[in-house]
Amino acid sequence: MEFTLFKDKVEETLRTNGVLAAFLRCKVTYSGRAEAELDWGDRLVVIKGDNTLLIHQPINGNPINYLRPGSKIGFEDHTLVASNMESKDSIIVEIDKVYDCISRRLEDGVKQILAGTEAEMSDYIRDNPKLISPDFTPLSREEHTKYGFIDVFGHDKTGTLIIVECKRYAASLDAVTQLRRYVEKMKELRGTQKVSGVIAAPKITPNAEKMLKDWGFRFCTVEPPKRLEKHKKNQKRLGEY
Amino acid sequence: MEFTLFKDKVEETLRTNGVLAAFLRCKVTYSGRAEAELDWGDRLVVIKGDNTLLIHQPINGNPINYLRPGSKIGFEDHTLVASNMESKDSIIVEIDKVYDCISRRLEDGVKQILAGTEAEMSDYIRDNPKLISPDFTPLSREEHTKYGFIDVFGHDKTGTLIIVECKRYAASLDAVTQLRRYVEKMKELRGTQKVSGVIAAPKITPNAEKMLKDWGFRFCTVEPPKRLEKHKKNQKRLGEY
DNA sequence: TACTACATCTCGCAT
DNA sequence: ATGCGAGGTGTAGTA
Repeated sequence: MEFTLFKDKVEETLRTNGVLAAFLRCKVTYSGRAEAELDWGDRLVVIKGDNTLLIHQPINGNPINYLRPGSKIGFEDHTLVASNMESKDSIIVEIDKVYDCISRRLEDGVKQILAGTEAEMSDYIRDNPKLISPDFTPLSREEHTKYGFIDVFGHDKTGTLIIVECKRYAASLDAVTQLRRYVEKMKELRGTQKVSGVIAAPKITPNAEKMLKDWGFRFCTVEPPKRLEKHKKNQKRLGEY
Repeated sequence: MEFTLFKDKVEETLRTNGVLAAFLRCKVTYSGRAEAELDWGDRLVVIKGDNTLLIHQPINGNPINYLRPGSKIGFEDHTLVASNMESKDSIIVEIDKVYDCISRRLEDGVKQILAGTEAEMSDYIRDNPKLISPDFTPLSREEHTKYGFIDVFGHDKTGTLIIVECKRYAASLDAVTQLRRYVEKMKELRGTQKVSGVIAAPKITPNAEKMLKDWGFRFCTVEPPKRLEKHKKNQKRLGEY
């Protein structure tokens, strides 16, 4: 494809807040939060309606280079120059060949509905407190305190405060240190030693479990709700096992 | 564009490990680690050479839906069905219209050269130990120990061990808890209390600073270096493997 | 393969 | 604006 035609398409896309996808042979230089250089090769370059810039290599899920929404995008001869004020970074795309290019205004204001998050997991625990212990009484969940964001908070029948940290996957060292921070802050705040910590997750890594025990915390096996509900059906549709 | 032509293009792309980008009006259902549904709208759908699937709305940098590399991708009537064994999730794209589509084999085996990472920051500190204290002697950096991954490790002239945790941006509570874990493990391992912790970062959040002081650690203002030129030279010196 | 920590993380929420 | 934590986080490196 002619470079001038490509340039026109890009400029029209920018004017109309459309979306453009192009296959280019190019060289990319990034500068900002870090510095990066990507030598000549074939890539998929995408400009989106909010002036997001994405540069994808032919493999891997993530863009090899990108600028956030709200970037300034323009040309300097055969070079695409883009920069973002807010994130203080910029990308230069030197263009050797334009293989192909499509551009269009896309109409889509739909938001995705998502289920099976950690928030739902803490809901689930609040509604099923026996998962933690027979006498666990939840008081709050998803609470932003000065001392941290506590997933589920409550007490048992002896009045011991209980802080529950949920993880959707294997709880790691990080999860345990996080819990510890909350427990210590709570002890400090309430002036009591009667605060106990619980990790609720489908599993826990060995190191994390050791650390958990060292600090007198407890692990509680809880499966996050709504996982893999439809996945198996879809696999069948593909005729695949 | 005719749906059958689109289908042919997708199948050819999959056969040849090419890259395909298409503008579709579609509805997307995700199932796996969570469950998600995205109602009808116009999107950019990308299939990459390693069978990565990306679905982009016209705005925002990240794909609204995706499957990791190595997915199985196929059709069932007017529906694109994709599933990934490894990550145990799947996507269904019901297709109403195909607006436009490009597909091509892209040649690109180039790796990006990146500078200004946390690893380089720890190099920088090792090479400029006075940034930490006048008598800091580094012994190792980026060391994987049983007790954690320590950015820079050394001692001062009194023999006190020093653990340095680097952050490229403002150090947060997480950074401090991480440091604390390393310091405590080191004390336990060496059977000494003479272990001191240092956060090296351009800045630190107020809460993190308070916690740092509570624990007798120290903050050290260090700007992350941007050393692309040096990195390039080093790569050359290494002779490119 | 599992575990750990970084990331040009991104994103949303609360202060 | 900043702080804080989740994320369908992804990715690299190591045991």
